[in-house]
Amino acid sequence: MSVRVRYAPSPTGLQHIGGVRTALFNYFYARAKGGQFILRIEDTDRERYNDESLQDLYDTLEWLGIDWDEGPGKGDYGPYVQSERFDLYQEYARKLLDDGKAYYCFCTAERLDAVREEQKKQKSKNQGYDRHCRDLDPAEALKRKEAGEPCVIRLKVPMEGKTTFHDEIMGDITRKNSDVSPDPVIVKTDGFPTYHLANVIDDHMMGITHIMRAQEWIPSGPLHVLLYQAFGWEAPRYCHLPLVMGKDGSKLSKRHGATSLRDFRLGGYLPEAIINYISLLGWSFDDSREFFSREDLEKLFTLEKLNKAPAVFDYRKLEWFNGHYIRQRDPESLKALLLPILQADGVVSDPVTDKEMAIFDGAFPLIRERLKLTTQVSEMIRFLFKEIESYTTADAVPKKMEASDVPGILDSCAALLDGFEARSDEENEKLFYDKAEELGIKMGQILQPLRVAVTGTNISPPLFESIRLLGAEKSEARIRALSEQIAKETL
RNA sequence: GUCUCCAUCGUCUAGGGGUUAGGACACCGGGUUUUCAUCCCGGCAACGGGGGUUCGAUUCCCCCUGGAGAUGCCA
Repeated sequence: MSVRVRYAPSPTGLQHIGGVRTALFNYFYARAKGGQFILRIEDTDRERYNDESLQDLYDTLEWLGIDWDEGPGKGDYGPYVQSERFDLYQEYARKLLDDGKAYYCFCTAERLDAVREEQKKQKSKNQGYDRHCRDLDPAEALKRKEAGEPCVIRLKVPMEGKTTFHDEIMGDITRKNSDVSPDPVIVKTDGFPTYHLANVIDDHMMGITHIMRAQEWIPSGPLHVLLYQAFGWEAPRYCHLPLVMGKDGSKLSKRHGATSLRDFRLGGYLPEAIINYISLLGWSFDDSREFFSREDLEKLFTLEKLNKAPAVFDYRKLEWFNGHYIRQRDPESLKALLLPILQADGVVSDPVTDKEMAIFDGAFPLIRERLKLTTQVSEMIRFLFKEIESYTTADAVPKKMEASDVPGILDSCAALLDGFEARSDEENEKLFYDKAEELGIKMGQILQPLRVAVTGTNISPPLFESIRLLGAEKSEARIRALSEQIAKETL
């Protein structure tokens, strides 16, 4: 039988690392096995649902290059949006009711709160619903419901015995039925199913063969198996993925830093870096390989190499991958990524002028090696397009020298700018080297103030190329300006 | 509290009854270099504890400890 897996997010927030990891693994597994990857929208929580989250889901999958074989608007098992399957859930809930495997519950939120409160106070071993309505006469309950009394439907979880399910990573997991959540709600007051019901019905109806989801779902595994049994269906295979944690060891969340894919996208990360890094969170290939393209993973992904232990998300390693993939990009595609950033930051105009484009083209090879995030481009080459707003003069003072030494160096260098562009880099280098010797200082000591003058900072792309791109005339003006400023300050 | 799961360098991980316990990030040195970065070389650094089983356990079993997750009319 062909593998059918799904990613079933609920559009109640932005797509985050954990969800995307689940999506990716399901997708890779489907591809590696020649099966189907299904996208299903679980929008049964009408209160938290919002359109932007749904749009964000589509944007994210598109950005990552993940397409689905079946999903909204595509495939034969639809609809793939749970809110459009409302009647189906009603039908199956009724079936459970008729079979005496579920019951109406009229308990109010207030009563439930009170029960919980009391259990907490008494440190009772039994937590959760007290099964108050479990033994209501079904005919009587139906009458109350039809009279309009608000109610939910709860599953009758067996009070004895135990339930086992097999997990591809963890092995068999067994739980006493008395430890399973006592009679969870399967249909809410508003008539919508809860996750448990909708999920089980859909996975069965859509012919899902493997459920790959995060380990936080392990506790509801037995519950779901009980539901399959109640319907007389065979449960799919389970595969619970290790959780993604933050630095402090708790489940990754906003307080650990960026977690939404939108943050990463806007923050200058490349999809190939994200995919590569995320795929190594709880999965490995062998003892040394670390670079994987999406295409590689579509071939190589296996359940066997999945890990059990949770993984801490390391922003620094992601950044390292990102730098690697920036350098890996072909020049034209990288430029196409960088230009809009420069425009958005007001470094170049929109549309870009020919002159700006020429400078950008010249600067490109210099910054390519230096970028870790695409968004760093503006800061890195702003000095080529905009005047320097202010100098931090201390940056211009080389080690073991005084600020008062600097204007002299700058002035004698300014003189060398004459004819700079006509000379080769080697010739210029020799010229500055000789000047340094003449002044009795090191090359570095001469170049540092110069660098600050021309680029505005002592960390910059290579100086001579920068001068060439900026133009010798402008460079000289900046050198003289800084010289004057320091001279004034050291008076 | 209860239930369940997990446990190799700081982090991601490989490995598995006998290994100098391997790789990567980070960090620290060194080289290339006009700064930074890239690149190259080198270094630091781990089997949580206690019992078994065994000729031999980091590896298998048990206990402890630690961590996490779940305990919702959220998924």
